[in-house]
Amino acid sequence: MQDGTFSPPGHLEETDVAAISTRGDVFAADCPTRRLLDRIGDKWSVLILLLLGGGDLRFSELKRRIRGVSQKMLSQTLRALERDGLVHRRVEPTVPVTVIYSVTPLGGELLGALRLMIDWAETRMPEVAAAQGRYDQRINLSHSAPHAPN
Amino acid sequence: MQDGTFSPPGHLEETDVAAISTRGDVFAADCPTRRLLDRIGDKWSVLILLLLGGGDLRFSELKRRIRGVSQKMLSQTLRALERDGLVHRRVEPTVPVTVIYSVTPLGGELLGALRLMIDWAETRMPEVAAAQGRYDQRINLSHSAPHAPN
DNA sequence: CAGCATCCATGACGATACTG
DNA sequence: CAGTATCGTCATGGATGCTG
Repeated sequence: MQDGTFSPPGHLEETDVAAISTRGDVFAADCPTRRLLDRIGDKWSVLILLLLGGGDLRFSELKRRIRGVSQKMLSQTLRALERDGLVHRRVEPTVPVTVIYSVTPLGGELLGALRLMIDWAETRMPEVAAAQGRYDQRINLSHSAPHAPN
Repeated sequence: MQDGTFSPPGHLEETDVAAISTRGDVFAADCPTRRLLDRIGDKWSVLILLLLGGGDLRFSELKRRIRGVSQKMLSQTLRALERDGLVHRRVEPTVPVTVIYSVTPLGGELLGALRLMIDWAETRMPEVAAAQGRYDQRINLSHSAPHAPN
């Protein structure tokens, strides 16, 4: 999702990485995992999917609800999601036009998987924050007392 | 995860977005979801977690298996994962040193959630690719025949 | 209302060189 | 072996202005 245009394939170096998980080849040849992350790993995709998961919304509604998103990024991200078949765009021929965005069945599937990750984030981020605190503490200590702890 | 240093809090605009999913507030105040995505949405974190999920590995092993990663990014990403408490770093005092990376219990939890998403990617990415093809087709058609379809 | 086009700042990432 | 430091590049994404 670069600025404006779409990248056809994108570069991807060979990651050998065979037989990682309990199943067969996890990303093997062209690594679908990386492809997916390139898509939904951006700043707004998951937020939009999540929001649309709660019901269809219009462009301006989305813009209002996801405060902080520029309409450039909203538009751009929606287009990418539409292109990927995760979000459907329906144009109501009113005047001025009304555009309704909804999650496709395919997008709904992904959303289901994402929600597990999101739930984990909700419950476990405090522990992550705590771990960060401990880490930074250790770093600071080892920096302020490099040789003699006096 | 910027270049070298760590960002303390990072800017985040208020996303109102209350009561999206079936549960309570999904990202509300400081949006743990975005925090998580900022962490694992990068180019290598998930790959590393996945790889370590298959067993503990040394730095050079990781570097070998994830072909395409620079040792700067590998080191940087591992440090971020360690700081977040998702990966553990154990130093074997041999000579020269041996460093073993492993997934922590917390990281293992996340990995479980991630695998669902990864499995979805593995099985559904072909459909995403197909959707992309259809979309691009539509675009090209509407560009080459703007007014009169002859 | 629902966008697209353009400009520009930041920062993610890769390449390279050096270290305990 | 397992890193750190520095530099350059290019993409991500915000701000602004215009359109059907």
